[in-house]
Amino acid sequence: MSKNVISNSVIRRLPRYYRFLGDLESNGYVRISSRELAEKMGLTASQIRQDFNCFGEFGQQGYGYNVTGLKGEIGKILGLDKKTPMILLGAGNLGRALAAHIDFRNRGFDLIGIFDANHNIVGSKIGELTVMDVSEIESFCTVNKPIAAILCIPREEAEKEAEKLISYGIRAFWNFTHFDLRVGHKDVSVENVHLGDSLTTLSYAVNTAVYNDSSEDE
Amino acid sequence: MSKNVISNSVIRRLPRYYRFLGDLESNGYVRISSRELAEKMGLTASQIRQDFNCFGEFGQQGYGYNVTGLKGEIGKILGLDKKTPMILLGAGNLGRALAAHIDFRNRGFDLIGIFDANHNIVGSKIGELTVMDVSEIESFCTVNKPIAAILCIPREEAEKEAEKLISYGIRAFWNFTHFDLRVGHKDVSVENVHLGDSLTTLSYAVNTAVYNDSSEDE
DNA sequence: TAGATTGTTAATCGATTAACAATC
DNA sequence: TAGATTGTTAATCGATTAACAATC
Repeated sequence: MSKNVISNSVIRRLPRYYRFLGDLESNGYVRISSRELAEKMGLTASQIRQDFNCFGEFGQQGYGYNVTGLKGEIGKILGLDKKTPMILLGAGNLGRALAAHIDFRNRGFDLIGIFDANHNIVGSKIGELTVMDVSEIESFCTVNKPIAAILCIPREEAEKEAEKLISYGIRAFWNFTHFDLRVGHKDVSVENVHLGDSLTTLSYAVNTAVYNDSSEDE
Repeated sequence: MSKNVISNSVIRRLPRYYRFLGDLESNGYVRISSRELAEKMGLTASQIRQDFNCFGEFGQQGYGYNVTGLKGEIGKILGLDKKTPMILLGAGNLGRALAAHIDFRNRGFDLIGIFDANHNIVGSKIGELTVMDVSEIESFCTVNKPIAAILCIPREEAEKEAEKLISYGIRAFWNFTHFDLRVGHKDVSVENVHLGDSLTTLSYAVNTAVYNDSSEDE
């Protein structure tokens, strides 16, 4: 299976496919055609078939796609059958909300440790986890070997902290700092989330749009 | 000023320009060339000049761009000189985190009301605001005329609630529901944020990447 | 078999990059 | 004036859409 390099545009659509296929599944759909899925998602059937064909042949002529089967294939492509161990740095408002709100295990991760520098927070419980002091990170990583980290720490500390974490073995960052994290290391992945930028885009839309495009996000 | 329709790709880059220009300003930069800015942002100078020229001529040949001036222009384009009144629905973990964490006034909004259905939460304080009961939304809107709403409510309620809010005058949604909100109304803007999709993308990267692209998000 | 729908190739469209004359 | 850098046009690249033969 799989053509060599998958474009970013395709990759960004995969989680959305996965989400829609899960919904279809819960609604009792057994099969779906690219045309029908396109309608539901606001895409074209061509695009959907092109996207899937980056990875293999998941459909059947004259029939379409098996919903559960396709969902499984896309899940595998996304690595959702793995549970990459992940830690959270920064248990402030946002960090706590993410820890409580995100379904890590269905996104390919397992949250195994939470750290904060604030002594008022250290020791408190978030779900099943107890917040640890930042000074414990290194030994924790040595023992538990987390591969991914969520950064919910102040902007100023982000870059320095990221470098440290890389030296402890972290290979993926989900970065909520107001800072575009760019790591030199070729084998380290970064997903920068800029909630502020997202809201700013909405400001543009609300101040401009008379005709708002009904199309999907980016 | 301004060519007719601005492409989505350009619009999504504007908040990032604004952010970088703010940083440059705080670091004492007075002028910057497209080449230098491109280097800092990981773009090409051509693209930057093309982007800006969608809106007008902000630079000066042989000199470059005045940092403060350019930041001001982009801020105006983004509507950051306005303070669109905004309400928040759902004061759970995520809602509270956003209320506390986001600098609304520097993003073109003003958070003026928070609502929840949970009686244990209603009446509690978040920053300067007291959480109100959802039943009060309509009268609140009649009096205070908010234009935008953040949705941090359960997925099932999102679509129904959005329709109601539109009838109360809401024209923009920042949607954190696990649901692609699509409203029929042409003059209503929606910014769907899917934190789960973002994390899923990181799962793909971490399970695939040996060579991770050092390029910027999307 | 006939109808449906895929996988895939070719055509189109849009976005990015390169180049350069204009001009500060 | 000479050097720098813009604004803008032209060239390239990539992504989306259309079309259709293959086949279930």
